[in-house]
Amino acid sequence: MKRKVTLKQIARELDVSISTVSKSLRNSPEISEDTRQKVQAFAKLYNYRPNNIALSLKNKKTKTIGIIIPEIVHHFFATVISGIEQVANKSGYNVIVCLSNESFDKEVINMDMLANGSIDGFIMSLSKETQLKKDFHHIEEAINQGMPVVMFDRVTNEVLCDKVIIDDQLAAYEAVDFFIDKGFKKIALVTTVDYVSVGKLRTDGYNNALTDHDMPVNEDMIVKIEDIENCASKIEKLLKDKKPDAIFAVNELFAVTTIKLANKMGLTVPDDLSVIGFTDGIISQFSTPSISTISQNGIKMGGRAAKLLIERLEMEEENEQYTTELIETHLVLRESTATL
Amino acid sequence: MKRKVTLKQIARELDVSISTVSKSLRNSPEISEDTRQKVQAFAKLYNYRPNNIALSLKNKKTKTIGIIIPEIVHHFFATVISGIEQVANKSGYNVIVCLSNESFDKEVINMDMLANGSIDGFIMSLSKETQLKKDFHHIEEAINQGMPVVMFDRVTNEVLCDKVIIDDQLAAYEAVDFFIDKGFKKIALVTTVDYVSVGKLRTDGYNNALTDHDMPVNEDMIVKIEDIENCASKIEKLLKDKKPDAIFAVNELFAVTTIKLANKMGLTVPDDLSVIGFTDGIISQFSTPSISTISQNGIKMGGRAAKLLIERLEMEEENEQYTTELIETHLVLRESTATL
DNA sequence: CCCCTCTCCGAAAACGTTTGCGTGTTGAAA
DNA sequence: TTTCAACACGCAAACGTTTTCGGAGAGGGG
Repeated sequence: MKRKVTLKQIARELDVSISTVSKSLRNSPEISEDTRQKVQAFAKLYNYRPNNIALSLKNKKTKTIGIIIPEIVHHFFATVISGIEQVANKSGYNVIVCLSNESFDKEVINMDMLANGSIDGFIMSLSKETQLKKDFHHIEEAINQGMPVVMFDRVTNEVLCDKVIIDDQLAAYEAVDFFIDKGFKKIALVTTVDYVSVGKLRTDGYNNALTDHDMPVNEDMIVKIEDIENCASKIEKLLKDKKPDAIFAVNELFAVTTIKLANKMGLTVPDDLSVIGFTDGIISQFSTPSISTISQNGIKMGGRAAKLLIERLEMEEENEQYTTELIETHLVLRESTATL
Repeated sequence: MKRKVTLKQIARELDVSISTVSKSLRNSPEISEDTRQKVQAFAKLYNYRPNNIALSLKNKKTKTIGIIIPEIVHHFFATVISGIEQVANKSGYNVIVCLSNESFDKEVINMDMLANGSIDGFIMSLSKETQLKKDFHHIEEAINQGMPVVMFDRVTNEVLCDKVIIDDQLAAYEAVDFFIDKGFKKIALVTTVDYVSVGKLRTDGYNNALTDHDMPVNEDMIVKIEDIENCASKIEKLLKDKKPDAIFAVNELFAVTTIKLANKMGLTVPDDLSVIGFTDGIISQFSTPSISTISQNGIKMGGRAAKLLIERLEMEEENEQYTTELIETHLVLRESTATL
């Protein structure tokens, strides 16, 4: 086993100083052609690579981005990571991924671990618990110490930083507007509890669309789900009691669950019930019927977030101006909506 | 913006030496109670945290694990990462994720980037291209330089290192055996091209199961898919020409695609055709009908891989003995298989 | 012969830690 | 009063880089 070779070893071997070796490898004109060749040949032979950690320490830059997300087994978050990784890699950055598992404490711990020099900046999406507690001191702290943060998807207004989001409210509005336009009358909503920021916004969009078209907003047509495991009864109740002809669900899982329950009750989608979901993931594409959905491009979202972060990292002077980028969404029509 | 505080700054502020500060914070008995208290109070006030990079350089340990996988948007890989992250975190390790996108070159580049001090060891799954080229020099090199590697799922016999896999062949065998046991006669296989190691093994399992039960292995009953985008015609041809009553697909995507195509041809699953897939992911769970599948627990797989790696990292003496762990699989029966 | 200018290279600091060892001060024992 | 241990602290090296500065030696012009 040949251990990694260092400048010092090369220097000793070739009987020159460390600085000479370093300069030779970086093609400094200070060094004679002769020495340079010799050093470079030797370095190549022994496959010398500068030690990243030493460079990080010296340059006070790690060329690494920390990502903190609630879950990685969600297709959407996976696509975001993929997007981040793509543009980060192009600029020579690596990504280090931490999962909060929707827990506030783990989010704090993870940020603490990474904030002490391991990374140059954060890209993150808030955990549910953090959104519930509205405690963002760990994020403020990071920013205060000069570590840039870019938030995406699940963001908060209480922290000043770059953000990448979709217009959740508008997207939901458009979905409901589509239903109304097609003549659906009893449009129900399956959404999250209100403290989940994106859920709340999508709920608002639903409400606004109805209101704008002078349709009543009936709380009985709205199901707010806290826990996906135990939501069946609520949704079944909605389907039985209210007999909606259209349902807007604020995520894939709610959409597919609703469809499965409807099937079990003898309803067929889309004949008896049309469904539009949110997030164009695996489920929407491959379930039967395939599900109409609001597509939010995670790759693009991650890419933009990475771009924002890297730009800020490589800026000369500090910029107190923060931007919020909107990623466009669009309605993808599939089999779960009746054409009427 | 208050920058991160260092030992040096505390030392200057308190008019003591750096070593005194360091020792105070680590509760060295060398330091008087008085000074210790003073330093610790000050450190707490200014929220001192040791710089990870400096520690890494000094200790020659980064407490970071590098993960290299072909894709992150595959549910299976996402679960593996999740599993790795869980046990890594428990031992104080972080994970840094790189995607090869099934490209040999990117796999090499990523390993190169990380191997120069950024991480303590690798956990990886081979890219398709790497498996095709059978070029593993980059992995050998890492191992030779004393950087432990643990491979999972897509592994190769040509590299000596710890591995975590499932018994692909046995699992496939059991699926086909199940079909045979239930009385199916025309059992087809939808698989990958042979250079994908797991695909090959599962194909072998299919063949063996048939042979062991004295059933003919008919090449016409086997479809090998190179590219998921353009596989429709092949599968349709199989369904039309051979009219199989059961199909074993070596992954989720093949299974769901087959079912969709069957539906389009007027066949209903499971009445006309039973299907068993591989990998218990989102698709299998949520598609309609839900798909019977061989479940391979990605969380557990990642956890074991992390455990193996960390154990090796924290071993005193080097151990040339490598282990290959088998993760058990089991057949999950759902709606896509007829009970007969 | 002297001085100046190149050319080429090495010493050292810096990044932030930890730690073995040396040293000065105190107090007590002899 | 001398001696010695114990205590409390600082120095410096080490991890692997990069880079500034200074210096030695050679060569040329006056």
